[in-house]
Amino acid sequence: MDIVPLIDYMQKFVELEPQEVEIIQKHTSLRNYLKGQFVVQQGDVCRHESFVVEGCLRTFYVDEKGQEHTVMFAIENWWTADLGSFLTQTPAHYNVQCLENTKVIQFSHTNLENLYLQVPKMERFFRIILQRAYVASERRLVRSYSLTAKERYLKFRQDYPLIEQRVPQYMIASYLGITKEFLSKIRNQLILEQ
Amino acid sequence: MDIVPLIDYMQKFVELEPQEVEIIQKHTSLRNYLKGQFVVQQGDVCRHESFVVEGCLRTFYVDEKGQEHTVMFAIENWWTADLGSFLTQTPAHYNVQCLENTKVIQFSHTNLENLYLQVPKMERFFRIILQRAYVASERRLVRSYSLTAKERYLKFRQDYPLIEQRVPQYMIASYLGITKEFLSKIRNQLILEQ
DNA sequence: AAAGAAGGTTAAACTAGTTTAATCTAAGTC
DNA sequence: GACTTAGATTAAACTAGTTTAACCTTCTTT
Repeated sequence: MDIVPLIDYMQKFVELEPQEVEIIQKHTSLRNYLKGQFVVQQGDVCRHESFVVEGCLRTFYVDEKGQEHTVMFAIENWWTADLGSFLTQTPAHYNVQCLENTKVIQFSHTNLENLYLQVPKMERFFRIILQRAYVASERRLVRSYSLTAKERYLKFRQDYPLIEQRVPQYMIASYLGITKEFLSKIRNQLILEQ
Repeated sequence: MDIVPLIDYMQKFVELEPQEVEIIQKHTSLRNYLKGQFVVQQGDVCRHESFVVEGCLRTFYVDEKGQEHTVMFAIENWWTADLGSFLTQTPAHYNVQCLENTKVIQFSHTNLENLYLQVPKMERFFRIILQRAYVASERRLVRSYSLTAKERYLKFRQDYPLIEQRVPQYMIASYLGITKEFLSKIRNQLILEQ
């Protein structure tokens, strides 16, 4: 059974009966992507919500001036999608690209809506997941206003040491809302300080 | 029945049976606050999630340097709380203060957990509400990085014309992540442009 | 009507972070 | 082993937004 990592993850939040696990399995699909491939492309409708089994992805947005803004990273046991696009099945604002070869478990929109009806516990599960996601997003917003770039970088390193190792610096810079040149300067300062 | 505004709002997302409405009523309480009063104070545990029936509130955070950062505003038909604090029943990072005399419908933490068990539709309801809140929060974050202060201000005016009328400018400035002086400058520019 | 509060404006000096552009490094690939 | 390509660094000139400080406006209170 290939959805074991997802079920293990879900069991942390809700208790699932064997028959529920079976229904969940019928409503998901597995997919492998190569490094560089896109799970979602800006302008297309986001067809799936993906649970990362293995690999690393980046969600980013290219603005009118052509600048890239990294919205989030996702590694093992994280969820990724352009949620706004997925929920309303309208064109995506964001791109989701694999930074490594990546294995995901996916829910299509109709399958997920169906699953909510057949396994009401899924409502509870996603309610809990979304609460956490919302709180995290709000905290990040507050930090973006109340901390300097250097403080945000230190916080990022502390919160996501595993991600820092796996992604290029210019993506971290755009996640922090600064240029790669300025991140480079900050890093240099930090080395000199010690 | 005093929870009519809440029920009307909920019916937009889920269909409620009369007996469910009754259970919901038993798990909520009504409360009136005067202008200036605090619904949540930084450092205290946030005991309630509040649905605004009438009035206007601001969620803000005072950082170590003593600076205020406005996290959100809430008016009629919005929800407010320090959700992170409410969910984990740990000290709040934020203050929620009434900017006008305000009437809310509140769920305590235990009542809400109870209600989830008695009326499973509540899970669905909050799942949907949280999806929207998360998407909105993510969009605001992207804007904070990709737009200039002036662009953010114009967007705010466009998105929340009702709020703009009701709250002082220095709070809008801190919501936009800029100083009141700079907002004043932007407003002056906008007048000159026309 | 005088006196505070609370909010808003203006302007000069300043700084955190950007822009531009050149150089460096390392890894793949022909 | 030379040649792209992708990423990282450095530094000088610049700018969006901050800081400080003084002043203005309006409403509330007495």
